[in-house]
Amino acid sequence: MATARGYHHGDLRAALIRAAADAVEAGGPDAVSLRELAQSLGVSTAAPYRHFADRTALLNEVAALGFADLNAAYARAQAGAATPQAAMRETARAYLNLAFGRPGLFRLMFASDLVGAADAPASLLVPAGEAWESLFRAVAALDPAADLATVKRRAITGWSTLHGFITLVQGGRLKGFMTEPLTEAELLDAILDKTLNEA
Amino acid sequence: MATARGYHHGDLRAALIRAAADAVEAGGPDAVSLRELAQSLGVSTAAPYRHFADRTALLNEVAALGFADLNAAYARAQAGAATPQAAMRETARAYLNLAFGRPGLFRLMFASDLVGAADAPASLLVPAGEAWESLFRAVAALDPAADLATVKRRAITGWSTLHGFITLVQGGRLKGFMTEPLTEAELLDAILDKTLNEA
DNA sequence: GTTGCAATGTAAGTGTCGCTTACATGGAGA
DNA sequence: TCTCCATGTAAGCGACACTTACATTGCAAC
Repeated sequence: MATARGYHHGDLRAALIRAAADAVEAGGPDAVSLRELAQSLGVSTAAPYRHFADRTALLNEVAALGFADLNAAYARAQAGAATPQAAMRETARAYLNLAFGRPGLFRLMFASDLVGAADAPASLLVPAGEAWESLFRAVAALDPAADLATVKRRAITGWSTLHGFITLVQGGRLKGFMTEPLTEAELLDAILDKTLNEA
Repeated sequence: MATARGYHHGDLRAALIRAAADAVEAGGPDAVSLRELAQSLGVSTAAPYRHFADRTALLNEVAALGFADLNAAYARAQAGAATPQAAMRETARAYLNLAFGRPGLFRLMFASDLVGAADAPASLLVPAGEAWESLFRAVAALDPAADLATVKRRAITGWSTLHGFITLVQGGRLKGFMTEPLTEAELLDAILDKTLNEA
């Protein structure tokens, strides 16, 4: 991989994914331009289409890598926890870390239509589904006696609270409301407590 | 207004806002093309720029009308309720009605960057701020003894849960998870109960 | 009424975008 | 060594947001 760049690039596919991930992080999903990526990598504007059917296919790949990262973080969180409660808390923190640590990637994964698209490829749906199942298992472990519907309700409600908070904060909706007597960290703790204490 | 369309349109500005609102509802914020709107209204592609500085300015106007509608619905909900609990419940339902009844508009108002933008105009920020304050008042009325930070925390947490649930459902993230032993209606009730019962 | 002007329209053009088509190159296997 | 095919390029299409220079017209002052 990566020759001194003659006619052939060497590993254009991987380079495109890397560059696209950088662009997503810098300016969100809409900031990814195939022409721009191609130019920055020193290839023609048509070259990316040898590796990806269209812009969406490239973004799908970036999002899939994001879900792979998230799943790995979930696994670490749950493996290193002493109790189901600690595992749940660390799982939620992993989600928050991704959201606030790599907001561009998070938006691509959760705020775009990629996963919800009717023609979403398995390479994206599978890791996205694994993330949900991992979260579900963490909730189920909190209360082994709970039936399926209860666990689902708890998982969906908790996920909704976390996700909604992230979305509102990143959309700038809470500016000026979290400052005075209430910090973001306090809110996060309150939300985590609430998510945990409902079991 | 609205002559038989000679050289001048009559009320192009209002027609553009209406057409843009329809387009937003049909395909989301990204589906609005100024060229397309202009063509459908029978004017040149440059005409819209006599009334809106750019595409974002037009979308801001549509979103502002959406917030005006939401505020009116909030006011109705709170005026017609016998107790603070009922008022809160109806307020939340008004939010849900907008989200699921007019999802395209909802996405424009809450999932786009318009309100969060650094250069968002007052014509948008004012009604958006009113919506938040209306929600805040409804939460505060549930428990007059609660201090400011507590009310804020409850309002933000409850809003987050509602908003996150809507976002996840509309993003297709819960497909196949809400079907079997758990319907969407049950979940909504559970979420409303949870939002109410924390006071 | 006539006239002047500002509001509101148009035609044409710029630069960017995603994507396609036809052709060029060269590395890997027979 | 030769050939094939993956991978690259050049050129172009249509759509997009937006700009500029010019055309039309309703309205208000006279």
